[in-house]
Amino acid sequence: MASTDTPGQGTGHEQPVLRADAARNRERIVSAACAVFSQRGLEVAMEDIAREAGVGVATLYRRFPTREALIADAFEHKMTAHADAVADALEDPDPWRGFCGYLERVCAMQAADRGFASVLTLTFPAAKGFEAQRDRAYRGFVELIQRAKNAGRLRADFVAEDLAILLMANAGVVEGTGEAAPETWKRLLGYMIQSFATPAPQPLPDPPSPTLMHRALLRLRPGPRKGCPPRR
Amino acid sequence: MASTDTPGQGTGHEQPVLRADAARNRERIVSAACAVFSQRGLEVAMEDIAREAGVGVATLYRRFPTREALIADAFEHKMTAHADAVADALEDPDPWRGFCGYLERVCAMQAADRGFASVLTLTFPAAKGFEAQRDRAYRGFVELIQRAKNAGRLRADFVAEDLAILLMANAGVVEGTGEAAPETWKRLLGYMIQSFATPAPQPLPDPPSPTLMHRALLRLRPGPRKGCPPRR
DNA sequence: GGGTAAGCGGAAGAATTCTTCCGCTTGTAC
DNA sequence: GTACAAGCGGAAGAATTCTTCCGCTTACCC
Repeated sequence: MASTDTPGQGTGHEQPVLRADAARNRERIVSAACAVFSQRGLEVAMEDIAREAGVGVATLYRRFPTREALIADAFEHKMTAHADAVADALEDPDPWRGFCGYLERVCAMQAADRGFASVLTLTFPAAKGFEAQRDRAYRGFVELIQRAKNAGRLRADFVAEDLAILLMANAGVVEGTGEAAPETWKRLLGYMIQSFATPAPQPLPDPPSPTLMHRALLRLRPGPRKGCPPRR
Repeated sequence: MASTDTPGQGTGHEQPVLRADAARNRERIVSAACAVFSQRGLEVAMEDIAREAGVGVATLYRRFPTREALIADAFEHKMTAHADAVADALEDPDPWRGFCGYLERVCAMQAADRGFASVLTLTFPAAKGFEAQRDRAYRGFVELIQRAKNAGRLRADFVAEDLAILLMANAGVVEGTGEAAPETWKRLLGYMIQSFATPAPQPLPDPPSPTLMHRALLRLRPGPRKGCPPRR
C-alpha cells in the first residue's frame, strides 16, 4: 500500500486540499466502503456505507459524486495488491509456477471479496489510478504468459483474454456457491489450470478479440440495480 | 412444448379450474415472463411482465403470488427441454460424444437465455413439476457420467457437482460478456471439456459435497442478494 | 336472458434507495 | 479570540418497485 497520508488525494484528482476533519472522514468512508463492498457486493445502498463510516449521506456524496468514484477509490489498494501479485509471479524462477501461483492468488482474492470479484471484471475509464494498476497487471500478465509459453508449459493458443474468461467464470462460481460451499472455486481453477497446461489436447474455439473483450469489461454497473427484494 | 390446452394447470397445483379468459391470460403471462426473463434476467419488475402480457399487475399477482412461482412456471418447458437434452445424450452410442454434446447444449441454453442461466443454478423446493425435471436431468446426467467413465473417456474423479460448477462458471461468463462478446462461453467450455477428458494430468481439489452444493443451489433469489435481515 | 361469482385493471399505500438542499457546526488563518 | 469558508448531518423530494384493495366487467351455468 502506498502512502495515503496526504489528505486530498486518492485517484489522483487533486482536490484543492481537504480540511483535516474532512480528510479523516474521507478515509473512514473509503474503508467502510471497502468493508461493506467486500461483504455484500457492489450494490449496497449508499446509506449503508455512510452509516458504517459514521457519517451522513451528504458527506459521502460530497466526496464521491458517483458510485463508480467510490468503488474506484475503495478498491484501489486491492488493485495494487493484485498488480503486485503479477509482479511477484514474474519473480518466480519457474515461469509456470509463477503463472499458476498468480491465478491462484487472484481467484482467492475474488473468493475473499465479493465486491472485488465484480470489480476485476469491470473497467472504469474515469478512474486514473485504478486503471493504471489494471494496466500494470495486464502488462505483467502478458509477460508471464510469454515466459510460461517459452518454458513450454503453457499451451501456445492461450491468450490474455483467457484470464478475463477465468475471472468471470470464477466470479460466477463464487457468487453461486457463496458461503454454502466456499472452497468450490479451487476445483474450477484446478480444472482450468490443467487445460491451460501443455500438451494441449485439442484446438479451442476462438477467444473474443481484445476489442470485444474490452467492450465487455466496459459495461458499467454489474446488475441493473432494480429488484428490491421480492422477498418471501 | 407439451400440451398446454387444459386451462388450470402448469406446475401441478390444480387450481379449481380457471375460467376461459383467465386461462388465456395465464398463458399470456407465462409466455411474456418467459420472453422478458430471457432478455433481461430474473429481476425485472413485475409490472414490466404484466405490461408485456397485456394484463394488469393484479392479474399477475392473482395467478402467481410470488416471483418464484412465476419463474417456476415460466421456465418449466425449458427445464423439460434440458432434461430431454440429457436423455438425447444417453441415446448417443458414443458416451463421450453424448457427454460433451450435452454440455454444449446446456451451456448454449444458458447463453441464449439470461434468465435460464440463473434458473439452472437455483432450486425451487416448492415447484413440483419444475424440480421433477431437474431430478430427471440429474439422474440422467449421473448415468451419462458413469457411461463416459466406463468408456474410459471421462476422468475418474469427475463428479456430478462438477456440472453445477460448470453452470455457475458459464453463467458468470455469459453475464460478464453479454452481447459484447456472445461466443465467449464456447471457449470456456472448450477448456473445461479438455480437462474433463482422460488422461487426467493431475489430481484436483476436492469438490463440494452433494449436501453443500445443494445448499448453495438453494439460495433463493439470484442476483445481488442483500443481507436477509439488513442488520445495522 | 339473467344471476352470480370469478376475474379484471388501475389506483393507492408501503418500502427502498438515490440525490439534493439547507441551516448549523467547526477547523483554520490571522 | 474571531471571522468565515469548509464541512456536516438529517430531512425532504423524486423515482422505483412491491403488493393489496376495490369497484366494475364478463364468462358460465341454468
